[in-house]
Amino acid sequence: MEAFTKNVIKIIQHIPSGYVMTYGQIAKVAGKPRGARQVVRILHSMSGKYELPWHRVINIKGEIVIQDDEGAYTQKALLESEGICFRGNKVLNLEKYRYKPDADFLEKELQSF
DNA sequence: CGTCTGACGTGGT
DNA sequence: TACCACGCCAGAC
Repeated sequence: MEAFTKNVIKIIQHIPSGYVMTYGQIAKVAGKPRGARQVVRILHSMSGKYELPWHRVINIKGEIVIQDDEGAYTQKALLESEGICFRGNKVLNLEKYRYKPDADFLEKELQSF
């Protein structure tokens, strides 16, 4: 498996309850500043094979953008249960809930390439 | 091979 | 704030 893919999985698993990250932010931290769409792809292919808090990943506007209605409802419910408030499908105070991995984690857990 | 497609992001209006 | 056009890039076909 590619280093980038491993990094993405580790980063998502590292997001604490009650926090979120954006697709682009994860891609950047994992080593591909323009890899947001790859993060999307990885989520699609891996969400069933690993224990991933996929619901904590949203777009840069703070919106839930899942196509499937039931999936979107599930994601919103999970985030609300962790204390995050919404207006429609949009997270309020995205910057307040945005998780920023610390340098120590990045250095020890992620593969550089 | 070329083309199309996204659970995206940025910049312009 | 909202919408649009465009850049992006790996898979599917």
